[in-house]
Amino acid sequence: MNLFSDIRDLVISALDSLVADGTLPAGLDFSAVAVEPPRDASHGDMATNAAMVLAKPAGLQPRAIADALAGRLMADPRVAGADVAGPGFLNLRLVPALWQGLVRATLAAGADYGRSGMGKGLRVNVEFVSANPTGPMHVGHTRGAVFGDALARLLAYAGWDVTREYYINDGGAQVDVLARSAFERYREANGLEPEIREGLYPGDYLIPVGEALKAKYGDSLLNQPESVWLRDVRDFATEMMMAEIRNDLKVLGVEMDVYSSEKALYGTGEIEAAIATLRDMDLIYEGVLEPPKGKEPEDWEPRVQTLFRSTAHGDDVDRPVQKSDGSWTYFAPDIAYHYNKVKRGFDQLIDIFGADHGGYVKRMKAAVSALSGGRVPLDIKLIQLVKLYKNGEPFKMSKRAGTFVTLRDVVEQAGADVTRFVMLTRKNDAALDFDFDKVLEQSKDNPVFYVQYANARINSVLRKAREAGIDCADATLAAADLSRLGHEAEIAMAKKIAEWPRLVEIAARNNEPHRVAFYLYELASEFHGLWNKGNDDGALRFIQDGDIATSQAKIALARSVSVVICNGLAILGVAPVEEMR
RNA sequence: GGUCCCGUAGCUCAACGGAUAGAGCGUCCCCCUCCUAAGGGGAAGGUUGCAGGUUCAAGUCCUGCCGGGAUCGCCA
Repeated sequence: MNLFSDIRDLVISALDSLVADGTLPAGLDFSAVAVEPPRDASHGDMATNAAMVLAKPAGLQPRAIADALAGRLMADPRVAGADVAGPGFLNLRLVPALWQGLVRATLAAGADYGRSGMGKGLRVNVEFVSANPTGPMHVGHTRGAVFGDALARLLAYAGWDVTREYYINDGGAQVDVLARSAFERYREANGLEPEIREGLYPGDYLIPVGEALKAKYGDSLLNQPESVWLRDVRDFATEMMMAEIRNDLKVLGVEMDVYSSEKALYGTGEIEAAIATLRDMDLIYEGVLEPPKGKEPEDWEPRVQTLFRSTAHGDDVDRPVQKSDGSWTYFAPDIAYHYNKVKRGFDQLIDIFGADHGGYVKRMKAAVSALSGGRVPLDIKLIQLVKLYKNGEPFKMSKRAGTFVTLRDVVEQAGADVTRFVMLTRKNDAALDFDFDKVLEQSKDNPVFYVQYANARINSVLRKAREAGIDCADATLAAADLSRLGHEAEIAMAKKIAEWPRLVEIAARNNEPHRVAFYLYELASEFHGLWNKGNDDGALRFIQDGDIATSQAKIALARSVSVVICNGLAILGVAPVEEMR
């Protein structure tokens, strides 16, 4: 049930009838006609821009269209008033029964209230995290993981067929470095002094890997040359790191559908095939790149490289796919991997990158555009940095000083639910401050608490009501006499609830799950306000002594707020609480 | 220098191209014999970095500047 789309349908059919009787010319495009909540409540319940949008193409004054439209809309029993205002807005007032009915519908739909079919079952692949398997996940990865997972949940709720995917970067030089670093820890486990040379990973987290290597190989690798052990140690260490990462994701409440391996692309011919496909399109050539303008590197030398003509698909310069020794650059397997996703039949691709990979966006889009013939859109969301604070003081991360903050650290201190919610209280492309003390604060400037507190209050009402012998089952509440919800503040609450399905669609259309978090804050604010009005006006208290029917109507309203909070939190991957402790 | 992101109240940030740009914090004033005051109401606070353009309508889209960040051929 989406009241806004219902009323938009009504507006469109009214416009159709105006076309039918010749008031409006035929052939108008109604796609820009919108029905939305007005900024100011005094403007009514819903507003439509129809008259302004259609004035020019129809060759009529906005006023004339609005007046005619108002006449048609007034004939509908749901519409109580239709006034032209401002430059041509048509402000609609709707009958109270509509909002009361919405409460009933919310309770009846429960977890499905707000679910949308706008995705039409299209298959979308959301690739996120994709952290290198060379160490534990840190705070930056955490934000990307939370964002990607929430986006996946949002899109699924809005009717897409979603696949969550992790691309394991296990094919490049960095996993060789991992192997050499782990080998030193293996020597350490055998009682030798490790030599953590410059360029190796110094972290303690490799000590258990060294011990596990010893358990498997004893001392048999100690005096062997790298050529003998590199491959095995690399695979072993990578597997252990991935196990760690999978566990970190689990702790955070993130589950992937597919793990794809870069390494697995090598030797299968997939990379060669992808490049060959591009070559057939005349998008691969041998050439020399111009040096970057203005900032020429010291060691710049013109050299012939194998280049992808990404400029043919919107990039600024062509990009190399092969190193001078003939091996692939990191870009080549990425092309093959995205080609693989296209060939698996996805209708849309979404990549979630750290903001430091922003320079990679155009070439990746160019590759997907070329390899899918422009059929598959790729949206890339960049995740900005997380700045850590403790007591308002910046908390510097440093591997050397041992203050490297991992995902595990954050979740252990703040909890998965708080971490997830806070990570979604900023747009993805804005930097995020994460203060270990503030996120646990129980006050209204902490949005997690504020929303949870609203839900706890609602459940408190339900407990009290049940103690008083009032039946609070959803089915009973939905059958209550909701016409008793007549107060302005109660109707305002219902209107906020009515915005939820619309909000889901807006958030999904823009791939912006943070909108859900902000909406929940607004919803909670409306509820806290209503709660406090009960202090001033006893008629607004949810439980009315001696009047079960009225109590049930008011409790139905409160319960429907809780339904929406729970549905919203589910999209964020946060568990609602029923009682504050 | 090229590219991308950001610039909105003193601070931290919202606003699918819609009306008088909204919240929280901070400042000031109010509200608990009553379901959790862990909350609520009100006041003050703005040339949405600057200048043009498109549009019935621009914080939002386009162009050019200014400021901050990221990034820039064999690292992923």
